[in-house]
Amino acid sequence: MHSNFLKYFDEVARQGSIRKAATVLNVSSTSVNRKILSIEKQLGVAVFDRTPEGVELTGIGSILLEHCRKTLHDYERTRVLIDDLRDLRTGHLKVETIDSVAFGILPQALHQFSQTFPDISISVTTALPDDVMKSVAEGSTDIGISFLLDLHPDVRVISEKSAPFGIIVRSDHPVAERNSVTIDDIASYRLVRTLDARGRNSIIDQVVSTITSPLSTHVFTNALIVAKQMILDNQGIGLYTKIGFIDEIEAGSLKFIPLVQEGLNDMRIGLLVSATHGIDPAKRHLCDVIGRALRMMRLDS
Amino acid sequence: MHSNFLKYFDEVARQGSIRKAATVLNVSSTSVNRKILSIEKQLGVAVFDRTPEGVELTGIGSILLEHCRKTLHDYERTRVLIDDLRDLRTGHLKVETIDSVAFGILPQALHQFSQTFPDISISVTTALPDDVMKSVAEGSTDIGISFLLDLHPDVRVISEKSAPFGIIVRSDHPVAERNSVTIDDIASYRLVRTLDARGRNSIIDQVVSTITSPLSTHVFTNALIVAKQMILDNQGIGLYTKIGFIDEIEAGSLKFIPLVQEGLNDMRIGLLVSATHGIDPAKRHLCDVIGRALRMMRLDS
DNA sequence: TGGGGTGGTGCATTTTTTGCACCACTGTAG
DNA sequence: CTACAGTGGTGCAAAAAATGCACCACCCCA
Repeated sequence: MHSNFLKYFDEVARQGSIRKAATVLNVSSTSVNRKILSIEKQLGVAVFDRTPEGVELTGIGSILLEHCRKTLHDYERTRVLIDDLRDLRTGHLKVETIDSVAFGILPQALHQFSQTFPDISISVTTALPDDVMKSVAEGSTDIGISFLLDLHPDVRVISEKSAPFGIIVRSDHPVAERNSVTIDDIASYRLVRTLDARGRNSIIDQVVSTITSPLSTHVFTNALIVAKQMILDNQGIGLYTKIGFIDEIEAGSLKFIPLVQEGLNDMRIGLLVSATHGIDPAKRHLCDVIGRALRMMRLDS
Repeated sequence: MHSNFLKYFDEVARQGSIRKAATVLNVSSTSVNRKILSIEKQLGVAVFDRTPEGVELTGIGSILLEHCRKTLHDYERTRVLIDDLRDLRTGHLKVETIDSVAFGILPQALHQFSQTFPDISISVTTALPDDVMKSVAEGSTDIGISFLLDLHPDVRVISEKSAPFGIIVRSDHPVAERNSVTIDDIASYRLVRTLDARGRNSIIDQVVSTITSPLSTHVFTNALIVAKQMILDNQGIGLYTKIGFIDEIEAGSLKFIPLVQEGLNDMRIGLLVSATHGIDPAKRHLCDVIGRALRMMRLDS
């Protein structure tokens, strides 16, 4: 697959001698020597200084070596991944997430994943932040996506992303043109909020217990998709992170305005796995894919 | 240098057809086809699904493709760097820095640089943050390292690093065991401070103009190395970022305790170049090397 | 049903790689 | 001063790999 020059070059640099390297590599020194000469001719510059005792890297040589080692190393990793995939291609993964993430980002990530592991089925359920944390901790869920509030000791955070809260409003709303708002600024507007089925408080109340102004809530719902419709219908404004509304914001129908409020603007979303259970290749890859999708987003403005 | 499989594979994936790719690559389809078959045999798994219209990547194929593209891209970059180096290998670079950076991190970075550009001489001078900024702006210095206080419009920040201020004390000092301190906590201890030769105020006074408690200074010096000796001699405690004391802290003779003080714990150190002057390969590389060394450091605890 | 598209293959040719034997050079031990 | 054991570099011939032509089997679509 890769030219054997990579290995040759690496070994010569390691040994400081063409002949010694050739011995280690089980080939004739002629072959190694000529490969190096050929590359030097190709580059138009020496990669080794010749000394009576052998060879030593030039400055340019070490740059090239860095590239070669990086390539070899990356190939090694890729190769292992492929080998694992070849053998291990069936199974099932459970993902539990806060509902906002289930829109936009997750479908895209799952699509990418299922191209690599077409025979691994995936289940996605939405839950409240604490419940996500709990089911990951007890091992009933493979991968969790949740706010990083109270970290459970049995949970490991694979990757995290800052996701400040802000106001979600229609583009023609009076506050849509502002760069930031405070809780006080929005006190006069009606709020659309999501609560879970059992009617417990939302994450916002957990963080901001003593709110300056009482917020008047107009619509309660247990599904983000309903909240979204309500906001689009001008039934009120939302108090969320940007992540569940990416599509509408990009399309221009909704706007996100950062909120200046201690505790809500340094919120973080994390990718969670059990600290006590192992990570097989498929799980690893799903984490990679979701993590990458998370990192790609701009959630702060 | 690299096997042509990389290009073949990349192009076939791009075109979705072996024959089309072969045309683009100016080789026979036989050759391309056989290379791919050979790799698939080597990996023991298909990288393309064959359809009546051509080929399309399998999951494993896209993983391999990612590796190949990464390799090709990195090679391209390496190649450009080498070509530049071959031609342009003499010259001089001026570096101006705040004194704390001149210890530990800079020597190491310069050593690495001079291995790549052995014939480029470097001068390093230390100066106050504002002076560094000024000489970079007016072009008399190629690369500056300084606190990011008042950004000059002609200065470009190549990379930056959070460097909060804290207390530097001997390991056996009373406050050495604390996790953090406030200005008030240290008001009773004598301070060792650095001032420039002309006796102007240090950076600390610029930021914290209204200090809660007047700090009693015991030793003034214009060289950080003197301050370091004074602290080691128990003549007082220091108020600095961690960066100039890395060696002693790792050796255990000094300790760094973060300071809780608005304006001083969100200080940032930046790598500065002129926004109006060009960046040649050597300068680029020196920036890379210093920037990498900067990022490697843990300055917050 | 035929024509144009696809990937795959047997065979001959060309190109590249490899290894042996040998050269030129250097530092060192006798 | 010489002999020797290292080093990298090279001419030549054998071995191996890559390439291209001509052709096959297959599929889709007019």
